Amino acid sequence: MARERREIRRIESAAARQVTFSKRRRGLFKKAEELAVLCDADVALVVFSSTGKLSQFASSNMNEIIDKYTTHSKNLGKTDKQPSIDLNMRGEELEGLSVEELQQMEKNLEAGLQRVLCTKDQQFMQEISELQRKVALK
Amino acid sequence: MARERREIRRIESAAARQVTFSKRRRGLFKKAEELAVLCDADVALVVFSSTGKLSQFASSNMNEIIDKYTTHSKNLGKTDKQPSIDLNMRGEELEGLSVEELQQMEKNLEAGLQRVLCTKDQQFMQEISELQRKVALK
DNA sequence: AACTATTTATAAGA
DNA sequence: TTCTTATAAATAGTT
Repeated sequence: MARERREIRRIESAAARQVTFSKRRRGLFKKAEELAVLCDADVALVVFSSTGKLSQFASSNMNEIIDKYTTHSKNLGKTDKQPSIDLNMRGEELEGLSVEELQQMEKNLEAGLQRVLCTKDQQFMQEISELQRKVALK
Repeated sequence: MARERREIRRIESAAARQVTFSKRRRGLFKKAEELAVLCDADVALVVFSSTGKLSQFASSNMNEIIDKYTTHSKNLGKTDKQPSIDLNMRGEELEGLSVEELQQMEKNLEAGLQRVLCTKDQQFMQEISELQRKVALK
């Protein structure tokens, strides 16, 4: 995309390949971050150069995104244990909502997450108490 | 990059965000594939839209790349057992930092929180296992 | 989805 | 690797 158009196939010269890699990698990572920011998307990008060097970008936490990806590609459409909020809602259904409604929804979701974390901890601790009581009775 | 320059921050209008997402996602995936082909690189790209829809590209096998990434970053992450950020820092001390430094710090903190939550769960579960073993010996 | 004025990315050269 | 610059490609706003 410059002085001349370049055909998209493997660059044979190792030196030229390295130069193009540096330039295009930079561009790709910039675009990845821009997409994440502009469109509020979660983006993960992993690149190994032909010499094996790793570069990475993640808009949030790389491991979280990988987990999300793994889960997502396993579950191609199963809904067990319905949460009280319908997480199956799709973008098209959100688009008619006002900013206020979306903010309220965001608050509800955050509150929901907080309840999940609290409840999980409480259940862990309750289970531990119960077990400790049993051990004490030995 | 068009009629007007667009600032790189979250697009508020959901409709406009969706349009830009479609256009830029396409461009990003194209660039990812071009980098892989031209430079013989191994590239994995995972994108979740703000509505949760998954798109992916992998120049070879996605799971292989993820494995390769995981192995690679484990080896690099050995210094990560100590929290790398001084959590005693105060607001006044943050004021001299650039936006880039603050964004990196935000990412580090989010990653740190994730590690704390994971580790906490693991410890809870380990404690429960231990207690269950003791109870079984009664 | 298509158009087009602009901005951005980048190939080649230094 | 970095800078320069001519040109190709991407894309923001419009239709």
